[in-house]
Amino acid sequence: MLEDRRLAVLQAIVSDYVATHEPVGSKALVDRHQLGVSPATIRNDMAALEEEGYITAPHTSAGRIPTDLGYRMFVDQISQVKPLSAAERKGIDRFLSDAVDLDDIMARTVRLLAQLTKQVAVVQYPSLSRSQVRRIELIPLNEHRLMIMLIVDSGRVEQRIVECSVPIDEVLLADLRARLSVAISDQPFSSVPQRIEDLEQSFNTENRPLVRAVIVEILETVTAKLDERVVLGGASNLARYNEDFPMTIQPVLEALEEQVVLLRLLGEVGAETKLSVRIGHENQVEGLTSTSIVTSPYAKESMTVASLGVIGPTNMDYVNSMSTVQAVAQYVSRFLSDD
Amino acid sequence: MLEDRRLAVLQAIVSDYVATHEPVGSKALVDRHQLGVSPATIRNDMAALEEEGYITAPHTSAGRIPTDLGYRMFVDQISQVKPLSAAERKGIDRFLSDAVDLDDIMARTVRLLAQLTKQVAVVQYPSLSRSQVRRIELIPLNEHRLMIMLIVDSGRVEQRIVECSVPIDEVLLADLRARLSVAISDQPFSSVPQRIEDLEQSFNTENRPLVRAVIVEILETVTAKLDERVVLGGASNLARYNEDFPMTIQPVLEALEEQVVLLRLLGEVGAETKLSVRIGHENQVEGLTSTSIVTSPYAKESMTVASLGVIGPTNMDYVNSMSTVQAVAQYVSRFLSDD
DNA sequence: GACTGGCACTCTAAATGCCAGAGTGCTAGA
DNA sequence: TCTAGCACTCTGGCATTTAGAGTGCCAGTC
Repeated sequence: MLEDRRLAVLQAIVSDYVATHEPVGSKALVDRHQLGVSPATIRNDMAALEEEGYITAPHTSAGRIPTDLGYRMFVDQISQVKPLSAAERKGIDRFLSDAVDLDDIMARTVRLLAQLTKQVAVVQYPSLSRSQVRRIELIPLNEHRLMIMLIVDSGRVEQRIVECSVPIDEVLLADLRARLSVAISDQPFSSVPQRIEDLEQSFNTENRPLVRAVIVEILETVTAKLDERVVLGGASNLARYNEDFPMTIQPVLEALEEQVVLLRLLGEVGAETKLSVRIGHENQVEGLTSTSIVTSPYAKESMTVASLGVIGPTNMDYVNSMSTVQAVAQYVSRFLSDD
Repeated sequence: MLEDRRLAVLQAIVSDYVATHEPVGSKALVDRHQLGVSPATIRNDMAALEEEGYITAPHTSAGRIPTDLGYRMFVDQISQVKPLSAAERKGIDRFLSDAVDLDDIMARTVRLLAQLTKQVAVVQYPSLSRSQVRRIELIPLNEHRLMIMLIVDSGRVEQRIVECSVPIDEVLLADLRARLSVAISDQPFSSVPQRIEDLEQSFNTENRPLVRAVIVEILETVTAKLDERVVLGGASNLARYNEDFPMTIQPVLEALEEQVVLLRLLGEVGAETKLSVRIGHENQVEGLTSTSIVTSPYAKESMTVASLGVIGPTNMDYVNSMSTVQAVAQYVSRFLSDD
């Protein structure tokens, strides 16, 4: 009973603080919520909650604000995320269905997330490491230059250019393409290295330089983690929170410009299959310790291929962010799979 | 003589203000510059300059700050941009030469600009409208789906996917590809529409739906201005100027997120062949009236293909920004042309 | 006629002191 | 176990003061 009320108090504090962004006091709490007890009682509960580390007081005579731990408790309590309204779902659907290609889907998704959550949105391109090669093309651009094109099942297209000193022989090229195609078509990226490593041997010595060059480029493309792409949107929403957040937004912006950092944020959660929330110090990335990150993986044909999510201040509206991220992830998954 | 000194005073004011970001007074001016006259004299000049609209006083007892007009005069006076140091040039060279493909060049360029100028950088992808088609490929992905791939001389690759109700016939496809190739290879984008509009007629009625679908997609790709791409970087530099710039950075961030706006900024200057500076209200884009924009076109093989530049507060370091933008544009041009 | 030194004047930014209000912790009582 | 009341603390806002920076103008000098 007592435990129950304490929890209710914590939830009330979090939701009030998230709404107003101002420390919330015992009186305001009983006014706005039906707790059925007096402010004084609440104060006792608050003292206990503070003792346990769920809330803290900026100074003696201010209200309380939740700590990272408090937020954590709050989100853990949200067992079931509230579903979006029909109108919202329809909006998402309409917005995404106009997309013409993968780039467009990604761009639209990030805008959508940013708009709906009024937060910074991040969307990772379908990961190559979890994709399959659908097709490979070798396109001669001129006598000494060749474009390798890997078409990936997720819709991504990776290109690389190879220079070669000797003029390119069309017949050789066709042969090489055919063998590469047999070797790696419809195979997962992760298996590509073994599948092509010995290919060079089956060609004449004179042709090997070209073959080797092509293979090297393919290997690079396949293994380069760097190539994992991320799109970012809604950075202006950071400025919106400037008032309550006198803390500099510069480190946050800086962190967000580092692809590597973003990938880590999205990637760490990759293994998990569910909506994930990391709060304040829970994520160790420098510069983002006072932000929270809500992410969800999305899938193509039931295979998780990458993640998307939003980043905002720890006092964000978790309920809305979580439900939106989840819904958008579902819609993107559906779109990729239909497609 | 008198005119000469006034100009010197204006230049001194601008450069001091750019350095300190604080209103500059007559005394500080004679201290920091060898003007050879007393503060009182400077005061007279300043009064005249204010009368003419080049500078203004925030309030009675502050120093003066340049107006947009003052900056304009200052910039126009810089006939010759100062060349970068050897170390800087080498840095640019090294940084760009590691690029593996066009995407990479663009990404590196934007980072470079942002780093060197400590400002927000914008780089436009080589414009399709000024490019030539180098090659076209039609790649069947499965029975009912076809990928069109336009390889552009600038290194860009545009892809579109076409769905078709009837199974795709390989022979037809090869034929179509061959004819398309003849029609548009090595032709400028702008001429593509006329060149393929009648192509449909030369096919059997039964095959026309597919042919038409392909042609429609190509036309869309070629004409869609939307497809002009822009990359942005260094947004965190905006926050750096937050102090002197208590004005909200939100509208600026918002404007910068609109591709259309960015394209307009870069595009308007497209016709010009030189370094361009637009100051404060000179650019009419809402939200950017207190920022200045330094842009330069860059070229591939002496053909202007797109623009790049930086955006910052009107009190930016024009000398540095201008020389950096110019140098980077030159290097990018060289890289694209060598390549 | 152009420049300079001096002086009175104006305005801001920072420092100070003060007060009201919000919120707490604690204690005694229901 | 909850509540009411009270003394206490701290912040934020407001008015006041003050130092300093900078100006405009005028009379005098080269």
